[in-house]
Amino acid sequence: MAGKNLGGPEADALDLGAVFRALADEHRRSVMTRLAADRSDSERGCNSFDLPISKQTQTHHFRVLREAGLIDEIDYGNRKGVRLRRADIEKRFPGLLALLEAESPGGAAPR
Amino acid sequence: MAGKNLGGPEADALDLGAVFRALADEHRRSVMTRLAADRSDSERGCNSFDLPISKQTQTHHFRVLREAGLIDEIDYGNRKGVRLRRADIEKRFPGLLALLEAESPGGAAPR
DNA sequence: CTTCAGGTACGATTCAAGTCGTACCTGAAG
DNA sequence: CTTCAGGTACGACTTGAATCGTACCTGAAG
Repeated sequence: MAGKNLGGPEADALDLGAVFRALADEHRRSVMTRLAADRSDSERGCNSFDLPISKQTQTHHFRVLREAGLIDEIDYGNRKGVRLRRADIEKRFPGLLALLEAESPGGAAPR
Repeated sequence: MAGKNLGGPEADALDLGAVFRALADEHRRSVMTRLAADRSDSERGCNSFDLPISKQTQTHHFRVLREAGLIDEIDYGNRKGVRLRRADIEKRFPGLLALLEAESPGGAAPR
C-alpha cells in the first residue's frame, strides 16, 4: 500500500535552467502556484488541479516537474500523489516559491 | 546622438510567464546572470557578453529580454546599449535577481 | 563622398516541446 | 473472476522557438 517515491534530482543538484524551463509552461506554473500557496504541503492527487488537458499530457507535465526537482511523485499503482519539495527548493533557490505564491489568485497581498 | 529607448512593458505589467520563458534559454539566462551580478547597473554594449551565436540571433534574444521587461535597449542607430531594469524587476518580482546572481561564477557565496 | 562595423528585417530551416490517440498496466471494488 | 477509474508507454502530429543566410539600414571615421 505504501507507494514508492519516483526519483528526482538531489536538492544540491537542482538546475536553475531546468526549473525555469519547467515553470515556463502555463499549466505547470499553475500547478506550482497552487502548491506554493498551500502552506500545509500535504500530498495531493493529480486530478485535484482541474487541468484542461488530457491525462496523457498531465502525466507528461508532472514528469517534467519531478525531473526538475520541484515535486515528488508517489506511485500507488493505480493512482498517484504529488507533494511539493518545499524545503529543497527553498534551500537551493530561496525566494522562488514566494514569487509563485504571489501569483496565486488571492496571494498577491504582501504580509 | 541621444539614443532612444526601445519600448517595453511597464513595471506593473511584467508577466511572470514571459519572464520564465525568457530565462529558460541558456544564452539569455547567461546575460541576465551577468547583469544581475554587476551592481553598478551601467549601460553595456551588446557584444560585451561574448555570446557564441550569430548577431541575428543576438538581436532576437535581446528583443525577447526587452519584451519580457527585463532589460532596456537604447538604440544609437549603428550600435545599441543594454541596461538591466533592476528596480522594476525587484519591485515586481522581489528576489528574482538574487537567484540569478547566485548563479554567477563567483556569486554563489551567501552574504 | 566611400568604407566599415554594428544592428535589423525577412525568410527558411531545424529542433524541441505540448498535445492527443491507441493500447496497455495497476489496484480497488463488486 | 470481471469491471472500472487512474495512470503510463509509445507514436504521431503540430506549434513554437532557436538559428542562420541574405539583404539592407545607420552612424562614425577616413
